[in-house]
Amino acid sequence: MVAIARLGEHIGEEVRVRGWVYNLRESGKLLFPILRDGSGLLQAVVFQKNVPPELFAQVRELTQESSVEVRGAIRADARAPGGVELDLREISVLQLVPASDPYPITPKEHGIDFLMDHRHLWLRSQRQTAILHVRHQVIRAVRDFFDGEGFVLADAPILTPSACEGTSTLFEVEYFGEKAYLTQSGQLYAEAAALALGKTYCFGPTFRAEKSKTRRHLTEFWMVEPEVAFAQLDDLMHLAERLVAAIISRVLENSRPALKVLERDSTPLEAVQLPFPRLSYDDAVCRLQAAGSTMQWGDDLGGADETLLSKQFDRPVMVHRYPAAAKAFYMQPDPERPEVALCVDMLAPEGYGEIVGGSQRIHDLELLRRRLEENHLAEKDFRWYLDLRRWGSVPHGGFGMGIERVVAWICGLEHIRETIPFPRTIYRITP
RNA sequence: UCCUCAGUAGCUCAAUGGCAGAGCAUCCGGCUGUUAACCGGAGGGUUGUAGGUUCGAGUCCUACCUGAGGAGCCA
Repeated sequence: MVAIARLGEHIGEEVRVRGWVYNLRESGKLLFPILRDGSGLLQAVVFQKNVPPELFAQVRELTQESSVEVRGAIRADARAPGGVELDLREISVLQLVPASDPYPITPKEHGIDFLMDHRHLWLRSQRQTAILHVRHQVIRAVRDFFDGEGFVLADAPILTPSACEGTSTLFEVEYFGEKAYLTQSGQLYAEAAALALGKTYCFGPTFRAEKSKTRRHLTEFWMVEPEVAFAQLDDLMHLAERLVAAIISRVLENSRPALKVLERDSTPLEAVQLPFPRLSYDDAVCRLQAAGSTMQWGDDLGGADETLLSKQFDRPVMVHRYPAAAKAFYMQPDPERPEVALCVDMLAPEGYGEIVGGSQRIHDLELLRRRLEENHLAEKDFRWYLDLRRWGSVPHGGFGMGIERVVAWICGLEHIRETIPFPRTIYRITP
C-alpha cells in the first residue's frame, strides 16, 4: 500500500492505493477517476478496450467519496495532475456512495455557512487538509524547539477556580456544586512550574467567552506558553523571535506542497529572518500618528493600528513597554519608567496582527499585593500565586503564542476558523 | 453588546410589485486523453418564520429566527 504523495518514487511499479473518489471525469470509452487519500490526489485511467467489461462498468458508476482500494501500474504523465497516473487494473469498492444520497460538498463553489455546517466533511477538501498539514508542522516545530532549548513540558489545568487575569469573560462550569471556569491562560500555573523546573512551557486549549466576532477570534483556541525563571524582557524577546523563526523554517522545509495548494506566496515567509525589529510603544505611537492614526499615548493598539504598523515591516515586529495602566496586573513595571510595563507583543506581517503577548512578571511580594488591590482582586484567590514570591522569588517571565493565528498567517488565510479542525465561534458550536 | 448585510431547488445565485429561472449536483443519452471536462435531454420549489399593506408580494412594512462581515476586547 503506497501513499499518493509518495507515488513519484514508484514509477514503473505496480502499486495498491487506498482512498476515496474525489471526482470522476468521463470521455466516451475512457474514464478518469481521481482518488484522494489524505496525502494527495491521484488520477487513475481506465481504457474500455484494455479492461474487462465488469471493471469498466464498476468504475463508471463510482460516485464522489466512495471508498475504494485500487491496483495498477504507476507511470509518469504530464497530463495528469501531480505528474503521475495509475493505469487501473483492479478495484475493490468498500462503500459505494448511493446516487440517491450524493456527497453534499461538490467540487464547485459553496458558501461559508454551508461549509461550516458540514465542517466534518469539509475537512476532506484539498485546501482543508493542506491547512491541517501546516498546523501539524507548526505544532511539531514548537515542541521540538522547546525540547531543543531544554524546556520541560508542564501543562496547566483547564478547569480553574477563578479568573487568571481578572479581565476576560470566562466560561462558567458547575464543579461539584461550586463554580469553576475554563482556563483563559495557563500562565499563572506556568510561573509555578518555572520556579520548579527553570524553563517550562504549557500547551493546551484556552477559552474566552467574550462575544468577539471577527476573523481573528475563536472562543476555543490553542496557546503555547513558555515561562522562564531568571528571564528578563530582552531574554523573552530573544526567545520569541527564535521560536517564530524556527516555526517558519520548519514549514518552509516540510510543507511546500501544502503552501502550493493554498496558493500561498512563500516569499514573505522566506523574508522572516532573525533578528526581528523591536519597537518601543512610544515609537509605535509616533509611527502610527505619522501614518494617520488618531490613537493617543495610553491607548491600546486597535486592530487597524496593528495592521498599519505591521505593514511597515517585512518580518514580525515586537512592540515593547506598553503603558502599565492598559496591561494586566502581574506585569513588572520598568524600573526606569514605572508608567510602562516590561511587556512585549509580536505583530505578524501582512496585517495578521498579534501572535505573541508576554511580559516579565512582578517578582516582589509587596508590589504584587498592591497591584491586586488596585485591580480589585481578592488576595485570597491568589494566595498560592503570592507564595511564589514568598520563597525563592526571582525575576521571571514568559509569553503566550496563539497557534491558530500563527497558522492563519503562515497559510495566508482570510479567517482563523479554517486553522482548527472544529472551530468554536460565538454563534457556532456544531459540528 | 453595537453597526451593516444576507436568507429563493441538494449547492451557488437570478427574477422593475404582475406566469419562480439558470449553472452545478443527480438521472438518461453522446464523446478514446479528460483537467471544477464538454454536448443534448429529464426530474427537482410551503421563496427562513409569523403578521401586515395591496386587485396581486420572492420583491414593500413590522416583529422574530438563523447566519455572515466589521467594531470593541483579546492570542
